[in-house]
Amino acid sequence: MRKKPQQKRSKQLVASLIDATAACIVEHGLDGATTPRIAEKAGVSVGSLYQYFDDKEALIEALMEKMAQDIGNALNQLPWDKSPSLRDTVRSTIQFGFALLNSSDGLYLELVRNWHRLPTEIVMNTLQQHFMDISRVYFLKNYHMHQIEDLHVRIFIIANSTMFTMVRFIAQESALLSQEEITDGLVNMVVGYLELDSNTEN
Amino acid sequence: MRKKPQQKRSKQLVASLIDATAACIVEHGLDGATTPRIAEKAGVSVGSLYQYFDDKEALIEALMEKMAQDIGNALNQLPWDKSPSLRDTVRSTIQFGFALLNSSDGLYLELVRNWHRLPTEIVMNTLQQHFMDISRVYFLKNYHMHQIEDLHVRIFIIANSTMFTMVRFIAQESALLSQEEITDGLVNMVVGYLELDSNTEN
Amino acid sequence: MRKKPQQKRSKQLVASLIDATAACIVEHGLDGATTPRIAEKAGVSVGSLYQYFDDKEALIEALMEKMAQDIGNALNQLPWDKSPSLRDTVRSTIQFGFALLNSSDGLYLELVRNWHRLPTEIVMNTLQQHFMDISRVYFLKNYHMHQIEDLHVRIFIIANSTMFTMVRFIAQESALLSQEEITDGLVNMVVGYLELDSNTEN
Amino acid sequence: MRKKPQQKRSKQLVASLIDATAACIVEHGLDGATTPRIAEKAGVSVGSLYQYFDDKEALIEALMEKMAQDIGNALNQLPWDKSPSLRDTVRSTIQFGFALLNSSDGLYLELVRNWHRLPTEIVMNTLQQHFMDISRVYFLKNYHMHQIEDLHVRIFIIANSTMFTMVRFIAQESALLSQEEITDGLVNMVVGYLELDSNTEN
DNA sequence: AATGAATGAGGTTTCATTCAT
DNA sequence: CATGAATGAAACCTCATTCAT
Repeated sequence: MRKKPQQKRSKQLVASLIDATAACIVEHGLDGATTPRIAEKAGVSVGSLYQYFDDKEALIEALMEKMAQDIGNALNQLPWDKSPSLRDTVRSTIQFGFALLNSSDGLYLELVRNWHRLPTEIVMNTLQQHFMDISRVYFLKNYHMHQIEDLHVRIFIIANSTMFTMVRFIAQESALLSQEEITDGLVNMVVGYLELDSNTEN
Repeated sequence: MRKKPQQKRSKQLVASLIDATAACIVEHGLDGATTPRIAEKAGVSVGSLYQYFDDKEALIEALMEKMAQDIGNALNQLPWDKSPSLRDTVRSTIQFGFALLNSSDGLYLELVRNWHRLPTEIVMNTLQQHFMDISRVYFLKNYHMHQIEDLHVRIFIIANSTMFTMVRFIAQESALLSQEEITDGLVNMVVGYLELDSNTEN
Repeated sequence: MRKKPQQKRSKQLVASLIDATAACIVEHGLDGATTPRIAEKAGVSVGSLYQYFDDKEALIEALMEKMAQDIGNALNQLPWDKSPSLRDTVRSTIQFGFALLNSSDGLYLELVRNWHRLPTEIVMNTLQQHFMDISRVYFLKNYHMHQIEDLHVRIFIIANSTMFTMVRFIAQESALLSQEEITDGLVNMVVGYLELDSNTEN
Repeated sequence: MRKKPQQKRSKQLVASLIDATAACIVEHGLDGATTPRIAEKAGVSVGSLYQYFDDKEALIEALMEKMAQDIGNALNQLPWDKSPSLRDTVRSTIQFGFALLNSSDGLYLELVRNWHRLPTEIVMNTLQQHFMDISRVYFLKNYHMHQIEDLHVRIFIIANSTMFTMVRFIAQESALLSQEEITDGLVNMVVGYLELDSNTEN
């Protein structure tokens, strides 16, 4: 960020620029989110945009950071404490994922679709860290297992598998598959995989 | 496609344009594959390109079609007939996937990364159809199950999960995960999921 | 140059773009020679400019090369062969320099003024090489000296001294000095310096 | 200048803005010395800059004036009074010039490089006046010549010749010429020229 | 007086597409 | 049919200057 916002107004502008970026992505897609459009949507001139962000890239990064925070917050709101079954936990998480992808007029959907062109490490780290944490707690509490050896591998696989499968499902629009079916399928797959004893199979 | 090439020369031209497209994507990335560059690489003028393809889009579509065919062919070369275990079959398929993604100097990797910006239905359908077929045969032969009710759901989930997990793995480059670990993990997950009795769990 | 001009028309365009650059520099100064203006003056679109030149920089470089050639040609037209005195040779060269700087509506003047922001090596090399050659010939013929030890130093000093003094004279516009006075002074200085025996003084 | 600073604080501000300008030129080059950067470096707001200077131009002018003063002062510090030989005087002056150009982290070098884009009359006048003065004194004292007719021409030529030759030497960086060689050459040329009897040659 | 957020014209560059030859 | 020169809208970004606070 080129200039640290020192006045209230500045902070608002920074926020509104990030929001405008999100809005443009929703409205015109990632490639259609051009600096002139973003500035216009935020109600300022292009120059102002560049007072607060070095780059278009920096703007996008800020959006990703905001996303990571929002997602982190939302995840923490979920009722993990009630210690439900693994199955239920996984199901709620997936449902949460679907809700997220369908929220904000498809903003998250478009962002995940363009995953590799975006600085997504921040978000991915947030997600993986979160899943690592609840997984560890879960296994400790319920199975008295202190550690699943390859937990990081499983989390990586599960996070990516579910995320992109959901995105692909939403994107394809055909009526051949229902969201319920996908959810059930993912739950089954994930639970099955997580409950595998890591020593049984090679 | 503006005109169906009916003469030998035309077909060669079309093919070489598609190849040039692939080469440009490999060399400069999807965004760097511009029409002038493609034409140059194919050794023809831009004008000629537009004689055979309405659009850049049409050109890309043709490339995707060719890819679908190539992948289909490659898949059919794999030795499904020897009826190995499910686990072995899945493992070979995933290894095949990794090989594919790493082949052609990263062409497939770049394409999968940009999945949603490309007309990928053709490829995805090919893949899903293929997996459907071998799965059906497999289950029939080995488990005497005539049909797994939700096979299409499972295939959809598995295909997307494995594909994008592999891509994400290749893309991230960190040494925290090895390709073997990912392969093993995916195999475990997929086999576990496929062997689930569809009536057991909801 | 991005594309080698293969047709007659292209070569003309390249030439006219270089000319337009010169014209813009004359009209608006080096900083005012913008790509839109150049394209417009050449009667083409900006796009065309970039078909033939990678960069604005490349365009400027082409102009400098043309200058170097023109100057080289002009220098070769001068009647060196008549073996006049050193003084006369120097005087004609300086007069030639003044003529050059005042020609083309001040193009050369503006270019020399912006010397350090331009890729002037080409031009400078041309000039220095030329002066080296005629100096060597001159001293050989007239003084039977095979080599003045520090000739390259002398040429460097003389070339820069005369060139920038002339430019500064033209630029300052005051009536306190006449071009004749400057010419005489430069001639005296240069001849005196060239005729110095390199071993006399340290 | 919009307003003459009559209070201490104002004078300090003006001075610090000028210093900041110099610092920015050193750090980012003449083109990189933007008004926001200058204001920031001076620790004030852009608005304040424009309270004390009408223009960026005015700011630069002020810098040039300060430079002229500084150079004048420095020149006056030099030990002209010890009446050494002309050769030694010239040599020290040129060495002084090199020292100046290499001082202040290259500030003077950058300014001389951009000579014609800057309001340099003030500086040039200072220099010429200075050289005129010491030359007159010198010739009077040593040669009992009351006046060299064309002294102003000689000074003009010498000042410009040496200054730009030195700058060009520093700028070119090639190892073909050493600073000593250039210094010796310039000394020889200048001394030779100054000692010329103005009536001998035409 | 001082601030610094805001401006916006204008700069360089790209690229899918057309059309005269 | 083939060519490739030409287009031009539109992208990103900069910076001297103003003006409401």
